[in-house]
Amino acid sequence: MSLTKVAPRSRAKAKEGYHHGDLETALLVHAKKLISQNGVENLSLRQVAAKVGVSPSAAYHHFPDKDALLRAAAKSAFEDMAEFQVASQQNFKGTSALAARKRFRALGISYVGFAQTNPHLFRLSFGPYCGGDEMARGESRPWQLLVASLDQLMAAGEIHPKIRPHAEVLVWSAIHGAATLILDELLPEAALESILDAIEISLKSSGKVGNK
Amino acid sequence: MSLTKVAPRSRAKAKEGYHHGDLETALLVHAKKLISQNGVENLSLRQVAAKVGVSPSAAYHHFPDKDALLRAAAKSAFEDMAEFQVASQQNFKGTSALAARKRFRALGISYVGFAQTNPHLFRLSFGPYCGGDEMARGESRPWQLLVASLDQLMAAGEIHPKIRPHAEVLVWSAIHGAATLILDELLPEAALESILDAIEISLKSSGKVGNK
DNA sequence: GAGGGTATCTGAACAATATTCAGATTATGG
DNA sequence: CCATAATCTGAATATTGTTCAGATACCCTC
Repeated sequence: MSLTKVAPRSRAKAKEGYHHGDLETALLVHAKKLISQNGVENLSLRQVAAKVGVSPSAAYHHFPDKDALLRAAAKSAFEDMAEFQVASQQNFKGTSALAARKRFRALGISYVGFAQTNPHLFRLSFGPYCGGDEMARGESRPWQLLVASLDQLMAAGEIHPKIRPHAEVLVWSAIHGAATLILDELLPEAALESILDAIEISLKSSGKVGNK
Repeated sequence: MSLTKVAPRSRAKAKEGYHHGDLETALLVHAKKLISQNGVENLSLRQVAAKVGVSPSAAYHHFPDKDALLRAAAKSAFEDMAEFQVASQQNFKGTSALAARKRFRALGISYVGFAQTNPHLFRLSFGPYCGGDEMARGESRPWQLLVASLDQLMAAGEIHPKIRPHAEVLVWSAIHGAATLILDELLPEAALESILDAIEISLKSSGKVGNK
């Protein structure tokens, strides 16, 4: 299932011959490539097989059906986003509160940036083909990145202790919602900055509001 | 395009005979019914036509292609959600700050509640078949409901004037993100309450946080 | 290093699908 | 009342997911 899996006999690069070498990852790579161009709803197994240069039925020796391939592609795309996010944070180092806040914002901006750069892959990662159990909360890279960033923000005194336990869900919800609504053209791209501001405010405040 | 469109010769109820009477809405209704059962990705035009009791090609006299039917269904489902939300607010009347806040929370809870009750329809409303221009921000019912609720909250003194302009995008993003992440089982259902609390805090505070 | 077993790939087949089109049927307007 | 337009049918086509028998290459054992 791993993308870096080594083919038997280490022939991962053999593109000629009856046996492909590493069809599983080749199918995944080309599936993602085609999806990022045309969207999941317009992807066919036969297209992927043709791109890889293999018979349509060959795929069934590596994935039980099309849905399994799509689920694997969704999981892979999810990790692509994590890489994209990691790269965006390299520019802001240090332990100061300002650096922590800049990294935090970069994390959110890169989340939405990935969605805008690869809309079809972003939509693939969530929705019907979302891994569910496998990439459950706590296990996924994006979630770990978020936890780490919030820990740094907390250490820098930018989060009120009382709401720290609820910080992850709030931030992820707001950023994810912004990303999808911007993709659907229901919100303008500029909305992201307002949302990030509001999140920072909410994180810093005490966590109690008027009587219910 | 309207759901309540009256058929020519007012024969909307005629189910017998060569002509159907109001095929367009019948297709929409049954499409939504099938989608809510099996999801968009498992819907076929022929299924819908069969349910309605009509030939597959008949649909092409009312929708240019399958995508057009799905887009119309998405738009219709979006308005279904608005109805669901309106119903949820009937229990909390009055102009007090407490009533306004209860209505506000009911609006968010019903948004997520609709997503959980009709996951397939909720996913249909957004994503690839989202109306885009037609149901652009400002025009859609859910957006209008949100604006109205925030106006009431503002009048009750529960929103700081400085962040009132950014309130809609923040709230919609956070609630929409929560709904989709809960659907994907990436967040627990209980996260919604934390998010609503955090939103209320953010709305009431002044809108400025430490130096950048 | 030779041979058998196994994993992998092909090619043909099948049912279901979206879409088109000629023709049949009904409604509508003059 | 009749002609024209709107609506529906039925058949046809190309593409799809999936299965399966058979061909091919790899790997392990002897």
